[in-house]
Amino acid sequence: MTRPLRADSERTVRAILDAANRVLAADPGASLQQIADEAGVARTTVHRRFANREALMEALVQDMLEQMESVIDDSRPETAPPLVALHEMSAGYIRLKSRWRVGAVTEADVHQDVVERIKAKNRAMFQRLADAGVIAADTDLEWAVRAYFALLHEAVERRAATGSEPDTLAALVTSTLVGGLREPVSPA
Amino acid sequence: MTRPLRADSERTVRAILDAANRVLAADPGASLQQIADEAGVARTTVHRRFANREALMEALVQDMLEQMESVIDDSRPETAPPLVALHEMSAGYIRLKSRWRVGAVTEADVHQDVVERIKAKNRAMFQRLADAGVIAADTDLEWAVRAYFALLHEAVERRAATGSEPDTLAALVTSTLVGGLREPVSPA
DNA sequence: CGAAGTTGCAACACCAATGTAGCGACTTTG
DNA sequence: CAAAGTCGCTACATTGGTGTTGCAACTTCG
Repeated sequence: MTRPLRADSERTVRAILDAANRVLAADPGASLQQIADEAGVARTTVHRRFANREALMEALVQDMLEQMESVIDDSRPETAPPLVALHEMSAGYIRLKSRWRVGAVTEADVHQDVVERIKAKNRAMFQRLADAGVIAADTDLEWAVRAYFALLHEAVERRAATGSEPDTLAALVTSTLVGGLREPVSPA
Repeated sequence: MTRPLRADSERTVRAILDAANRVLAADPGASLQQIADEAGVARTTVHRRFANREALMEALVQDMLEQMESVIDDSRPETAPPLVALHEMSAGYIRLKSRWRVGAVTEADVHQDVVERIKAKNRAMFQRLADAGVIAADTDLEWAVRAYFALLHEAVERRAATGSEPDTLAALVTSTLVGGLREPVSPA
């Protein structure tokens, strides 16, 4: 719609979004000043790029959602064996360090389009898992997706705390989700 | 330590804490005004009872932790069969509608004592589950507890959305946690 | 009943965060 | 190289939340 940003602007915007992601994850009420500091940028520059705090938030959510979507696509959920795709997807999410919960973004937002796409893709992934017999055929897909993200979220926290490898944590999540705690953790 | 509160004061304090719990669950950055409104009380009264916002927070956390602890104790984790206790505990937590995740309160706080007790009790519960062979013997207890609360949290959200019975949701959580999605949901 | 304590209300001071504006210096782009 | 655009910085206006005080009306409790 608008013409592309100049190179330096684009760097700045990226720096701000990344900083905001980090800072707001730690404290959702953090000030724009804190975000600007983390981004190595003057506070006024943040205001130049994003009219409101709200505008920044929207852009941030949009950005995170897009990153999530590309994680999904990169895991080749349509072609790879379901369990492999699930593992790839988990590792990707964990690397993202995102503390956002897609499942929680239920509210009708400006982001409906992306959210709907992501939800559909997630649902499809679990549908494939069900079809392949990896999970029970009568699994409640809505619950499956929510449980999946809940576990992923814990895995991200654990990564921050222990510094485990994304792949290890992905295996843990997958194992817990599919087989429960009854079975010992086994690699994909 | 101090002499007991007068009857009306006690009512007020309870009203404020309950209101704060509701309001802050929806928006952690809510103002004291919003909390006062929800409690049906003047804002100045909130300040009279709690010197700071911080003091209110502390009292709130303390209160929530105590409620959690009594949920645990009510589930008779030492005497009841482990799976039954787990189910009881889950239903109790869901009823509490607590959006606080104990696992997340890692920071060294004024509440260490209660937090430590709760953590120990949770750990003990899962240890019993392991000893009874309900979950794998080599289960990482820390992970088990975190996964458990993550699923509980989702169950609470689901309750808000669908209005399911606490017992149904508890069964779902227990089943998912122990048996994973591979097996169909089965009653305790 | 009466003293002690509590509440609502109005008024006020204060501060941190937000948002705006202008200017000189620097960077990108054609 | 030059025009257009961007950034850092300083200064300022505004606002919403926080915390305080005083007083009249009401509640509790001995």
